[in-house]
Amino acid sequence: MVNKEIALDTEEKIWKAATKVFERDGYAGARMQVIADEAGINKALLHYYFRSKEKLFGKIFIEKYNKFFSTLAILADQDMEFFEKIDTVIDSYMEMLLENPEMPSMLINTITHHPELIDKLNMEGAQKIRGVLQSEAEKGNIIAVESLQILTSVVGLCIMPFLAKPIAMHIFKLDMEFYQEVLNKRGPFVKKAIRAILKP
Amino acid sequence: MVNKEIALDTEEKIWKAATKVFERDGYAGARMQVIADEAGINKALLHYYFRSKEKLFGKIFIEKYNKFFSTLAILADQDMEFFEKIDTVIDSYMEMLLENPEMPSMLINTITHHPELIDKLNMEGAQKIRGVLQSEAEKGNIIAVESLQILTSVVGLCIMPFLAKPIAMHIFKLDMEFYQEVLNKRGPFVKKAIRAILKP
DNA sequence: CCAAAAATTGACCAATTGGTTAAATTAAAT
DNA sequence: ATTTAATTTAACCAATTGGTCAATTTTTGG
Repeated sequence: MVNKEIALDTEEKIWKAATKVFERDGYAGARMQVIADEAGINKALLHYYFRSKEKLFGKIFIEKYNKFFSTLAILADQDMEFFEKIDTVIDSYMEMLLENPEMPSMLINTITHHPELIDKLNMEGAQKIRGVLQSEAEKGNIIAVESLQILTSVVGLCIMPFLAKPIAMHIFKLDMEFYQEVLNKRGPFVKKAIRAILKP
Repeated sequence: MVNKEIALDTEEKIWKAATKVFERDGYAGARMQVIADEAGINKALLHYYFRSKEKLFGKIFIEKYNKFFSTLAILADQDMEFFEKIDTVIDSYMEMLLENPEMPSMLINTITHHPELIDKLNMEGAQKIRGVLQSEAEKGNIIAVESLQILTSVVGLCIMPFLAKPIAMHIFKLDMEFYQEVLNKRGPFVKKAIRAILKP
C-alpha cells in the first residue's frame, strides 16, 4: 500500500493550490501548470490525483459550497425566535464572506458556465430558510411579500460591499483600513435594515 | 477612400458579436474565432479593425459602462426632492438590469482581472450620488451612517435577484414567468425598503 | 531484503490559441 | 480605364494548453 500521510499531503497541497488559482483566475483563466507550480509538483501529478481540470474544479467547488449551504441548513433548524434566527444567518454569512470574499462571484460564474454542477449542490439550507420566511409572513409577523424578495434582500445587503470592494475603493479613493471598517460594521447595519424592511 | 457605410457595418457587426461573446463567456473564456464566426467574417478581419483581443474587449467594456455611469451622473444633478431622486436612480438601475442582467458580474470580473481598465471609467455619477447621501445625512433627513453603507444597500437590493436568478430558479424549482414577476416587482419593493432603512 | 504497488517525473503530443502575412478582391480617385 | 488605397481572405505560425506515457523513484507488505 501507499503511504497515506504523504499521499494526503500531496492531495492537500494540490487542493489548496487549485483553490487559490481557481478563485483568483476563474475556471477559464486558470492554468493547470500554474496550479502545479503553486503546489510545488509536476503537472502530470495533477492528472494522477484528479483526472482532468474539470473534475478538479468540480470537486473543489462542490465541497466548498456544500459546506457553506449545510451550515445554513443547520441554522434554519435551530429552535430560536425568528429575528434571532435571521441575525444568526446574517452573522454566519458575514463571517464566511470576510474569509472568502470571492465566493459570491465564483458561485455566480460557475453556475453560469457549468450549470451541470448546480445539481450536485445540496440546497436544503436555502429551502428551509425560505420556508421559515413564508410561515412568518402567513402569521403576519412580517410584511406580506414573496419570500424571494426578502431572501435576495438579505443576501444582497450582506454581499454587496464585498462585491463592490475593488470598484468602490477606487472610485472613492478609500484606503484599506477605512473599507475594512465599513465591512466590520456591515453585519449590525444589515440586521437593522432587515428589521426595518420586514416591519409589517 | 473607403466606403464608410460598409466599413461601419463590419465594425458594427464585430462590435455586436464581440459584446455577445464576451458577456456570455467572459474575457478568458471568449475566443476570437467564435467572435469572427458570430460576426460572419474572417478572424483576420477582427485584428484589422481592433488590433488585439485585449483592445477589443477594453473598448467595448469602457463604452458600455461609461454610458451607464454617465446616466447616473445626469440623474444625480437633476433638481428633485431627495427620495424622488433615489427612486429615479432605482428605476434607471432596474431598467438597465432588465436589459443587461450580466452587467454586474461582468463589471466585477473585469475590475478583478483587468484593474487597469478602472481608470478609464468615468465615475462622476457614483461620486455625486454619494455626495447627495452625505449631505442628506448631515441635514438629519436620513439615518446617520457612512454613505457607503447606503449606496451598497441600494445597489445590492437592486442587483441581487438578477445575480441570483439561475441559482434561485434551480433551488426553488421556479419557472421563468414566476421569476420574471419577482423581477418586475423588485423596483417598487426596493423603493419601499430603502425608505424603511433610511428613516432616521 | 525484495518484489509489487504507488507516487513522481520529464519528455512528449495533438489541439487550440491569438496573431501575422501575403495575396486577392473591392471600392475610390484621377 | 487605370492606378491607388482600403477591405477581406486563406494559409500559416509560434506559443500555449490540457492531457498522456514510459521510465524512475519511493513506499509498502511479506
